[in-house]
Amino acid sequence: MENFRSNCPLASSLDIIGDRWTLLIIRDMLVLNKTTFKDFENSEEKIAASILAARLKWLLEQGIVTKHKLPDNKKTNIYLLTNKGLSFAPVIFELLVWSETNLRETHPNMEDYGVNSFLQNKSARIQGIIDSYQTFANSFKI
Amino acid sequence: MENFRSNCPLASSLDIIGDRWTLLIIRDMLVLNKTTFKDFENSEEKIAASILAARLKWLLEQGIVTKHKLPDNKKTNIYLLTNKGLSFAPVIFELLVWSETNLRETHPNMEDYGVNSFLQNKSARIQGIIDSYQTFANSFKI
DNA sequence: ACTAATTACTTTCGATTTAGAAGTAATAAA
DNA sequence: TTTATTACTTCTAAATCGAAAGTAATTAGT
Repeated sequence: MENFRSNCPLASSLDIIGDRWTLLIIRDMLVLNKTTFKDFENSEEKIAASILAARLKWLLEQGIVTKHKLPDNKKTNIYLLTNKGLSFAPVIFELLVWSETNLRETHPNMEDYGVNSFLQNKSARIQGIIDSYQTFANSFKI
Repeated sequence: MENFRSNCPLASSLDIIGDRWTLLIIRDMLVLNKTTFKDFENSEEKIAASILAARLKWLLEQGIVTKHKLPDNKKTNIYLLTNKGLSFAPVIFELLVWSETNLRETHPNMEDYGVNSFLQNKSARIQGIIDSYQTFANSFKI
C-alpha cells in the first residue's frame, strides 16, 4: 500500500507520479498509443528495463494501467490506461504548455507540439485526446 | 547547465521539476506565501535541509525563483517566484484536480481544496491566484 | 521440425541520490 | 552579553538508479 507523506492533494499526486519517468510512460500510452513493454523501452528517452518494469508494476498497483493479452498471442502484454490514468491528460497538457512557453530559449531543439496555439479550446482538445484514446483502447478489449 | 534527455517538451519539464519535492516548494510560495528557508523547512512534509538547499539552488539556476534581502535584515533570505515559476500554477492546479477526483478513496484524510467545484472558471481562478501572488511579491521588491 | 529472433522481464552491481542528524557561522533578539 | 534564530553545510547510511547481461517462454522464419 501507498504511504502518503501528508494530507495535501498536491503532495499526494507527487507520491504517485513525482519522478522523472512515470508521466513519460503515460505520455507514450496516451499520445503515441504505445502498449507493450518493448514499445516503452524503445522510447526516445531510453528508460532502463529494470526501471520500466518497476514503474509498470507500480502503475498497475495504483490502478492507473491495466494489463491484457490478445487472444492469439501468449507472449505480448498489452498495457492500457484506465480512467484514473487518462485523467492525467490535463496535467500532461499543462506541462507541455509550460515547456513550450518557458524552455525554448534554453532548449532550442525542443519539439513544438503547438499547444500554445489552442489555449482557448483547451478542455475540448484534451477531451478529444481522451476520447480517441478510449476508442483505441476499446479495440483491444473486444 | 541542464542536460535534457530528449527534445520532448514533457520530458524536458520533468527534467526540471520531475521529483517529489520541487513542486511542493513552488506550492509553498504560490499558495501559502512562504518566502524563507525556514518557512519551507517547516512545511507539513518535512523536507530535509540538505535537499531543500539543493532544490532552491536548482530553482535559482533555472530562473524559477529569485533570492532577495530585506533592507533591514542581513540574515533572512527571501525567495520569490519569477514568472517562469508562476506559470507552474496551471500544472499544480491540474494535479490538485487529479488527486481530488482520483485519490479520495485510497486517502480518506486528504484535504479538499474544492478545486473540482470551480472547473468552469478554471483559468480565471488560476489567474486570480497568480495576480494575488504578484501583488504579494511586489511588496518585497520596493 | 528446427533454429533464430523476439518479448518481457529479472538479476547484478557500481554509481548516484536521498534523507536524517548533527554541526557551523553569521546575525538578530532578549 | 548571552541566547536564539536563520541559513545553510557536512557526514553517513540507506535507498534508488541505471547500464549490462542473463533468462524463459513464445513466436517467426526456413
